[in-house]
Amino acid sequence: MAKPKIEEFSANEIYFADIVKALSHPARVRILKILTEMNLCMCGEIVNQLPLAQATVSQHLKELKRVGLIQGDIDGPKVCYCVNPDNLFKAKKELENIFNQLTKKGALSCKTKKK
Amino acid sequence: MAKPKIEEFSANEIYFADIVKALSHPARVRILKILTEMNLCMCGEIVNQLPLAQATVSQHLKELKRVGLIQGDIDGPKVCYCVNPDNLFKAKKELENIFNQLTKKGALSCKTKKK
DNA sequence: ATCGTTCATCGTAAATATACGATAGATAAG
DNA sequence: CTTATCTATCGTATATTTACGATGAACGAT
Repeated sequence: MAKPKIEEFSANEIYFADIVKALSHPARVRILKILTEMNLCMCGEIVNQLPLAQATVSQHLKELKRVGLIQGDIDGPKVCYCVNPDNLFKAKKELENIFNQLTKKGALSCKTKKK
Repeated sequence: MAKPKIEEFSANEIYFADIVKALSHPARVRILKILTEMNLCMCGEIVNQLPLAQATVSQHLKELKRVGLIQGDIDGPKVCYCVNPDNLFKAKKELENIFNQLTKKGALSCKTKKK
Protein backbone atom coordinates (compact mmCIF):
# COMPACT_ATOMS: atom_id res chain seq x y z
CA MET A 1 0.00 0.00 0.00
CA ALA A 2 1.47 3.29 -1.04
CA LYS A 3 -1.19 5.13 0.86
CA PRO A 4 -0.26 6.27 4.36
CA LYS A 5 -2.55 4.96 7.07
CA ILE A 6 -4.03 8.41 7.24
CA GLU A 7 -7.04 7.30 9.20
CA GLU A 8 -4.69 6.86 12.16
CA PHE A 9 -3.60 10.48 12.20
CA SER A 10 -5.34 13.72 13.11
CA ALA A 11 -6.90 16.06 10.57
CA ASN A 12 -4.22 18.63 11.25
CA GLU A 13 -1.42 16.16 10.78
CA ILE A 14 -2.91 15.14 7.47
CA TYR A 15 -3.44 18.73 6.36
CA PHE A 16 0.15 19.55 7.15
CA ALA A 17 1.44 16.49 5.33
CA ASP A 18 -0.67 17.34 2.31
CA ILE A 19 0.61 20.89 2.04
CA VAL A 20 4.18 19.82 2.59
CA LYS A 21 3.92 17.10 -0.01
CA ALA A 22 2.84 19.72 -2.52
CA LEU A 23 6.09 21.54 -1.77
CA SER A 24 8.21 18.43 -2.09
CA HIS A 25 8.81 18.68 -5.81
CA PRO A 26 11.27 21.17 -7.30
CA ALA A 27 8.96 21.95 -10.20
CA ARG A 28 6.09 22.93 -7.92
CA VAL A 29 8.26 25.18 -5.80
CA ARG A 30 9.56 26.82 -8.92
CA ILE A 31 6.02 27.32 -10.18
CA LEU A 32 5.17 29.09 -6.95
CA LYS A 33 8.23 31.29 -7.32
CA ILE A 34 7.32 32.17 -10.88
CA LEU A 35 3.78 33.04 -9.90
CA THR A 36 5.01 35.19 -7.02
CA GLU A 37 7.49 37.08 -9.15
CA MET A 38 5.24 37.59 -12.12
CA ASN A 39 1.97 38.31 -10.39
CA LEU A 40 -0.54 36.67 -12.66
CA CYS A 41 0.84 34.26 -15.15
CA MET A 42 -0.49 32.26 -18.04
CA CYS A 43 0.04 28.53 -17.98
CA GLY A 44 2.04 28.76 -21.20
CA GLU A 45 4.59 31.06 -19.62
CA ILE A 46 5.16 28.58 -16.82
CA VAL A 47 5.64 25.77 -19.31
CA ASN A 48 8.26 27.84 -21.09
CA GLN A 49 10.22 28.32 -17.89
CA LEU A 50 10.24 24.67 -16.89
CA PRO A 51 11.98 21.66 -18.43
CA LEU A 52 8.75 19.72 -18.49
CA ALA A 53 6.03 18.95 -20.98
CA GLN A 54 2.82 20.92 -20.96
CA ALA A 55 0.81 17.98 -19.68
CA THR A 56 3.18 17.50 -16.78
CA VAL A 57 3.10 21.16 -15.80
CA SER A 58 -0.66 21.09 -15.95
CA GLN A 59 -0.63 18.17 -13.54
CA HIS A 60 1.61 20.04 -11.11
CA LEU A 61 -0.65 23.08 -11.33
CA LYS A 62 -3.62 20.88 -10.57
CA GLU A 63 -1.92 19.55 -7.45
CA LEU A 64 -1.02 23.04 -6.23
CA LYS A 65 -4.60 24.07 -6.86
CA ARG A 66 -5.92 21.04 -5.00
CA VAL A 67 -4.11 21.97 -1.79
CA GLY A 68 -5.14 25.59 -2.23
CA LEU A 69 -1.75 27.19 -2.73
CA ILE A 70 -2.71 28.65 -6.09
CA GLN A 71 -5.82 29.41 -8.05
CA GLY A 72 -6.52 29.63 -11.73
CA ASP A 73 -9.01 31.88 -13.48
CA ILE A 74 -10.20 31.31 -16.98
CA ASP A 75 -9.38 34.19 -19.27
CA GLY A 76 -10.59 33.38 -22.71
CA PRO A 77 -8.71 30.39 -24.06
CA LYS A 78 -5.93 30.99 -21.57
CA VAL A 79 -5.86 30.39 -17.83
CA CYS A 80 -4.49 32.97 -15.47
CA TYR A 81 -2.76 31.48 -12.45
CA CYS A 82 -1.76 33.18 -9.24
CA VAL A 83 -0.78 32.22 -5.72
CA ASN A 84 -3.35 32.21 -2.97
CA PRO A 85 -1.67 34.47 -0.41
CA ASP A 86 -3.97 33.48 2.45
CA ASN A 87 -3.37 29.79 2.14
CA LEU A 88 0.32 30.28 1.51
CA PHE A 89 0.54 32.29 4.71
CA LYS A 90 -1.43 29.66 6.55
CA ALA A 91 0.92 26.95 5.33
CA LYS A 92 3.90 29.04 6.37
CA LYS A 93 2.52 29.42 9.88
CA GLU A 94 1.77 25.73 10.09
CA LEU A 95 5.33 24.86 9.11
CA GLU A 96 6.69 27.36 11.61
CA ASN A 97 4.65 25.75 14.35
CA ILE A 98 5.99 22.33 13.57
CA PHE A 99 9.57 23.49 13.45
CA ASN A 100 9.23 25.50 16.62
CA GLN A 101 8.00 22.40 18.36
CA LEU A 102 10.90 20.44 16.98
CA THR A 103 13.65 22.89 17.75
CA LYS A 104 12.66 24.68 20.92
CA LYS A 105 13.50 22.07 23.53
CA GLY A 106 17.01 21.18 24.51
CA ALA A 107 16.87 18.25 22.13
CA LEU A 108 20.22 16.85 23.05
CA SER A 109 22.18 14.84 20.60
CA CYS A 110 22.97 11.25 21.32
CA LYS A 111 25.97 10.85 23.53
CA THR A 112 27.14 7.51 22.28
CA LYS A 113 28.20 8.18 18.72
CA LYS A 114 28.88 4.59 17.84
CA LYS A 115 27.15 4.47 14.50
CA MET B 1 8.64 7.85 -14.71
CA ALA B 2 7.94 8.46 -11.09
CA LYS B 3 11.29 10.07 -10.69
CA PRO B 4 11.34 13.84 -10.94
CA LYS B 5 13.64 15.17 -13.64
CA ILE B 6 16.02 16.18 -10.92
CA GLU B 7 18.89 16.70 -13.28
CA GLU B 8 17.07 19.78 -14.50
CA PHE B 9 17.00 21.46 -11.11
CA SER B 10 19.68 22.98 -8.91
CA ALA B 11 21.33 21.16 -6.03
CA ASN B 12 19.63 23.47 -3.59
CA GLU B 13 16.22 22.91 -5.09
CA ILE B 14 16.74 19.18 -4.83
CA TYR B 15 18.03 19.39 -1.27
CA PHE B 16 15.00 21.39 -0.26
CA ALA B 17 12.61 19.00 -1.96
CA ASP B 18 14.29 16.06 -0.28
CA ILE B 19 14.01 17.50 3.20
CA VAL B 20 10.44 18.55 2.63
CA LYS B 21 9.49 15.17 1.28
CA ALA B 22 10.79 13.61 4.48
CA LEU B 23 8.36 15.85 6.35
CA SER B 24 5.44 14.98 4.09
CA HIS B 25 4.30 11.92 6.02
CA PRO B 26 2.40 12.21 9.31
CA ALA B 27 4.28 9.29 10.84
CA ARG B 28 7.66 10.90 10.22
CA VAL B 29 6.59 14.21 11.68
CA ARG B 30 5.27 12.40 14.70
CA ILE B 31 8.53 10.52 15.07
CA LEU B 32 10.39 13.82 15.10
CA LYS B 33 8.03 15.16 17.74
CA ILE B 34 8.52 12.09 19.90
CA LEU B 35 12.27 12.35 19.61
CA THR B 36 12.20 16.01 20.50
CA GLU B 37 10.00 15.52 23.51
CA MET B 38 11.74 12.45 24.85
CA ASN B 39 15.33 13.37 24.15
CA LEU B 40 16.87 10.06 23.26
CA CYS B 41 14.45 7.32 22.44
CA MET B 42 14.65 3.66 21.66
CA CYS B 43 13.16 2.45 18.42
CA GLY B 44 10.78 0.23 20.36
CA GLU B 45 9.26 3.19 22.17
CA ILE B 46 8.55 4.88 18.87
CA VAL B 47 6.90 1.77 17.51
CA ASN B 48 4.67 1.66 20.60
CA GLN B 49 3.51 5.20 20.00
CA LEU B 50 2.67 4.74 16.34
CA PRO B 51 -0.09 2.74 14.66
CA LEU B 52 2.41 1.07 12.38
CA ALA B 53 4.34 -2.19 12.27
CA GLN B 54 7.93 -2.29 13.45
CA ALA B 55 9.24 -2.82 9.93
CA THR B 56 7.37 0.22 8.69
CA VAL B 57 8.63 2.43 11.49
CA SER B 58 12.15 1.25 10.83
CA GLN B 59 11.73 2.28 7.22
CA HIS B 60 10.55 5.76 8.22
CA LEU B 61 13.47 6.09 10.61
CA LYS B 62 15.82 5.15 7.81
CA GLU B 63 14.39 7.87 5.60
CA LEU B 64 14.73 10.49 8.33
CA LYS B 65 18.28 9.36 8.88
CA ARG B 66 19.00 9.52 5.16
CA VAL B 67 18.12 13.20 4.94
CA GLY B 68 20.00 13.89 8.15
CA LEU B 69 17.14 14.97 10.38
CA ILE B 70 17.87 12.27 12.94
CA GLN B 71 20.67 9.97 13.90
CA GLY B 72 20.76 6.59 15.56
CA ASP B 73 23.40 5.24 17.86
CA ILE B 74 23.73 1.58 18.67
CA ASP B 75 23.32 0.91 22.36
CA GLY B 76 23.60 -2.77 22.95
CA PRO B 77 20.84 -4.60 21.15
CA LYS B 78 18.82 -1.39 21.08
CA VAL B 79 19.26 1.69 18.95
CA CYS B 80 19.08 5.12 20.49
CA TYR B 81 17.59 7.71 18.17
CA CYS B 82 17.66 11.46 18.48
CA VAL B 83 17.10 14.48 16.29
CA ASN B 84 20.01 16.21 14.64
CA PRO B 85 19.50 19.78 15.85
CA ASP B 86 21.92 21.32 13.37
CA ASN B 87 20.28 19.82 10.32
CA LEU B 88 16.82 20.47 11.69
CA PHE B 89 17.72 24.10 12.14
CA LYS B 90 19.20 24.23 8.67
CA ALA B 91 16.02 22.79 7.23
CA LYS B 92 13.96 25.29 9.15
CA LYS B 93 15.98 28.18 7.73
CA GLU B 94 15.72 26.77 4.26
CA LEU B 95 11.96 26.57 4.53
CA GLU B 96 11.78 30.09 5.90
CA ASN B 97 13.76 31.34 2.94
CA ILE B 98 11.42 29.73 0.47
CA PHE B 99 8.33 31.03 2.18
CA ASN B 100 9.74 34.49 2.55
CA GLN B 101 10.37 34.53 -1.17
CA LEU B 102 6.85 33.35 -1.81
CA THR B 103 5.05 35.71 0.53
CA LYS B 104 7.04 38.92 0.54
CA LYS B 105 5.96 40.47 -2.74
CA GLY B 106 2.58 41.97 -3.30
CA ALA B 107 1.50 38.72 -4.89
CA LEU B 108 -1.89 39.96 -5.97
CA SER B 109 -4.75 37.58 -6.35
CA CYS B 110 -6.34 37.08 -9.69
CA LYS B 111 -8.90 39.70 -10.48
CA THR B 112 -11.13 37.65 -12.67
CA LYS B 113 -12.58 35.05 -10.34
CA LYS B 114 -14.37 33.07 -12.97
CA LYS B 115 -13.36 29.58 -11.93
C1' DA C 1 -18.62 27.92 -39.59
C1' DT C 2 -13.70 27.03 -39.57
C1' DC C 3 -9.13 27.46 -37.82
C1' DG C 4 -5.51 28.11 -34.58
C1' DT C 5 -4.30 28.68 -29.80
C1' DT C 6 -4.46 27.38 -25.08
C1' DC C 7 -4.95 24.28 -21.62
C1' DA C 8 -7.02 20.10 -19.18
C1' DT C 9 -7.69 15.39 -19.30
C1' DC C 10 -7.04 10.56 -20.81
C1' DG C 11 -4.26 6.68 -21.33
C1' DT C 12 -0.14 4.68 -20.31
C1' DA C 13 4.57 3.47 -18.67
C1' DA C 14 7.91 3.30 -15.24
C1' DA C 15 9.70 4.53 -10.74
C1' DT C 16 8.65 5.37 -5.84
C1' DA C 17 6.31 5.09 -1.63
C1' DT C 18 3.89 2.71 1.96
C1' DA C 19 3.05 -1.17 4.56
C1' DC C 20 3.74 -5.69 6.64
C1' DG C 21 5.27 -10.52 7.66
C1' DA C 22 9.26 -13.09 7.92
C1' DT C 23 13.89 -13.42 8.61
C1' DA C 24 18.59 -12.30 9.93
C1' DG C 25 22.09 -10.14 12.84
C1' DA C 26 23.74 -8.29 17.05
C1' DT C 27 23.93 -8.18 21.84
C1' DA C 28 22.79 -8.99 26.83
C1' DA C 29 21.54 -12.29 30.09
C1' DG C 30 21.55 -16.70 31.89
C1' DC D 1 26.63 -21.77 24.43
C1' DT D 2 21.81 -20.93 24.41
C1' DT D 3 18.08 -18.00 24.68
C1' DA D 4 15.52 -13.83 24.51
C1' DT D 5 15.25 -9.17 22.88
C1' DC D 6 15.73 -5.55 19.72
C1' DT D 7 16.10 -3.71 15.23
C1' DA D 8 17.38 -3.76 10.24
C1' DT D 9 16.62 -5.81 6.05
C1' DC D 10 14.39 -8.78 2.54
C1' DG D 11 10.61 -9.95 -0.17
C1' DT D 12 6.34 -8.70 -1.70
C1' DA D 13 1.83 -6.46 -2.67
C1' DT D 14 -0.48 -2.41 -3.79
C1' DA D 15 -1.13 2.57 -4.39
C1' DT D 16 0.69 6.74 -5.77
C1' DT D 17 3.74 9.80 -8.33
C1' DT D 18 5.94 11.55 -12.26
C1' DA D 19 6.13 12.10 -16.96
C1' DC D 20 4.64 12.42 -21.76
C1' DG D 21 2.02 11.95 -26.19
C1' DA D 22 -2.44 12.28 -27.89
C1' DT D 23 -6.84 13.92 -27.65
C1' DG D 24 -10.56 16.94 -26.47
C1' DA D 25 -12.84 21.18 -24.99
C1' DA D 26 -13.19 26.18 -24.94
C1' DC D 27 -12.48 30.37 -26.94
C1' DG D 28 -11.01 34.28 -30.11
C1' DA D 29 -10.28 35.49 -34.68
C1' DT D 30 -11.08 35.18 -39.41
